[in-house]
Amino acid sequence: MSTPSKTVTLDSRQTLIVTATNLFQKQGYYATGLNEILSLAGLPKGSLYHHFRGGKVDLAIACVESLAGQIVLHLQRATLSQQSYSELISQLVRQADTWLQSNNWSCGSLFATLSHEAKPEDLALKASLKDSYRCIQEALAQLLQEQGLSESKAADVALSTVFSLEGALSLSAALGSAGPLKEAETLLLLRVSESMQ
Amino acid sequence: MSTPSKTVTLDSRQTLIVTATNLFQKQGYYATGLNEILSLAGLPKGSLYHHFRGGKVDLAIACVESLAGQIVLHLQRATLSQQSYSELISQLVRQADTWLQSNNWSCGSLFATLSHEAKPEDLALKASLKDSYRCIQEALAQLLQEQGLSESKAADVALSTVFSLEGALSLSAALGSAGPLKEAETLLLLRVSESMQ
DNA sequence: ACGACCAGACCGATTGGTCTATATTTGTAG
DNA sequence: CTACAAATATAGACCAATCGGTCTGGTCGT
Repeated sequence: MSTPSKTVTLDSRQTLIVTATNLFQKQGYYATGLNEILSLAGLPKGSLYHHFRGGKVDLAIACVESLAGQIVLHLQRATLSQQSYSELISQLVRQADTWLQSNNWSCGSLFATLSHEAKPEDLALKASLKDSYRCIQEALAQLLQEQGLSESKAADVALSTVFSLEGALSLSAALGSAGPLKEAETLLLLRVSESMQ
Repeated sequence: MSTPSKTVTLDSRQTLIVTATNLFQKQGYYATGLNEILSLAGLPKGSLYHHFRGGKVDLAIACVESLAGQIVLHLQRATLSQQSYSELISQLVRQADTWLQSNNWSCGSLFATLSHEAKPEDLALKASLKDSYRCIQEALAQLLQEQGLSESKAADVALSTVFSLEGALSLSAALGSAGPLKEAETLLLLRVSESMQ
């Protein structure tokens, strides 16, 4: 339909991004070797360096941008469909919960992982992470403004949302319990209700 | 005084822990090679494997336990000196802020970094991280109970505190701004005031 | 002389990355 | 439609560098 019937297999560039993202989330950046990614993706090394001139770092940046794009799109759709902030948070927490559970609590946020592992000289990677966080925060702020919050309050709550969920996700994985995620939900609902009063 | 005057230099085991902790916080676990740690510590490889039979992972575990011990001690002293929760949070945020700033926003929480990089089969490391988080949460809960919160509410607020600060620290580093940390402060003050009403 | 500790040469394995060769697709002129 | 060149993409052998880790001596204090 949408694809003009090229081959049965997915675009190999996309395959690399997906498998790399999964591995990075489960083991981190440096713990994941190129060979591991390639064998899992069923592709040779030549393909990787064809699609990603800069090698591993380029691939990581593509992963970040891809994921950020998906999240922003999700938030924009939620805004358009007038989904309430509380619903959104509950939904995200639920999704994160089942995701962690079905992966034996052995995975984490791609952004957080790469942020922690990026060396000071990895400027491009750091820039793309910063940008991703900024875009996500902005999309969230938009949704909050749509619900009556002032621009500055929306920005604050959006920021709180991002770091709370990141932190809760990380801690839930480390503790092997959904506790932190659930706590983050109540924390954020309290925060937004106070901002809307 | 406390040390029975052996040599002028610090205990080499402690030196290894300190330098490794610093490097792990700045670059992560896998990005930090043993040679980097050793050359910075001014010690040969023999010393490392004398003090840490299990090699790199053992060293990382020692770093985690050492840092966790310091934090718990700090919290216990705060409890004994009847420091208020709000004061404590403000102080921690201020400390984290200056620490990040003086390191060009290029460092993160040791616990978060190792949590993200630990492979599923690194059981001992994961266990020590889990334990550290648990101990810190308990120490915080104790402080909160001392200020009138019920046991269950204290546990909840303590948990919120841990993941919020972790998340805010991570995001502040990534964005190169103290914004997330400041937001975490107001978020947590709101949370605790609601719990004490 | 005996453990505790320092010192570093050495090792196999693995890393990210390069390079050349081969398919496969695409664009275009006859 | 065919022919053929250019671009795109697959394929994997190969490489220097680095990894964590082992091993053997030596040097202390007691």
